[in-house]
Amino acid sequence: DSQRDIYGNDKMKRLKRSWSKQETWSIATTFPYDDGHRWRKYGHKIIKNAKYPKHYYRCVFRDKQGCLAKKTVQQEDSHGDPPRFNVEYRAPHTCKTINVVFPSVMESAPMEASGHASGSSCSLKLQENHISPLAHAAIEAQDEGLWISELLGSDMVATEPWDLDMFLEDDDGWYNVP
DNA sequence: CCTATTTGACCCAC
DNA sequence: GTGGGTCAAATAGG
Repeated sequence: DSQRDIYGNDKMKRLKRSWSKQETWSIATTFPYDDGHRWRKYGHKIIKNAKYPKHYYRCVFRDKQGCLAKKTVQQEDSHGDPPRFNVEYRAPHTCKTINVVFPSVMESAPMEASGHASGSSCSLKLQENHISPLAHAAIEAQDEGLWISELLGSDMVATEPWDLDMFLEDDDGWYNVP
């Protein structure tokens, strides 16, 4: 009974709710780039009719700040020499780490993955993706005539002020702006 | 030791 | 029942 608390809860239904189109967006990369957020993997799944499994990530600060941002990464079936990854984001970050750590995109680019093909088209594509997920969401939202608070539509955004001391207590200072 | 990932079980919608 | 998304115990790594 007490253990069923986890699954019987309606909290689960909130997580399982279908996301509207405006809350999700997807991009394609030639390799899993660093978008400047801290992600924690929580699962992977073999997708039907797909050659490669789908990996599920969530924001590290879900417990501490209630940041509901998630992303999934899946390598596309049609891979030549440069393998393509489809990255799908859900819900912009509400944690305080937005735009703090800037993405060093090419830093961890494995040469072995793409062999010779880590050339101009690769970096060009990645520069497109240099934009942060939140900014990307905001742009799409403005296109629709909405704003982030309307996207989430709840009190999530209204209760933004997080306690900075609490935040620094757990993470010894990767929160630093140059 | 503590934190992050792996991994099978589990849940829900169809 | 199947397929896709999530949880949490075990495991790996600093």
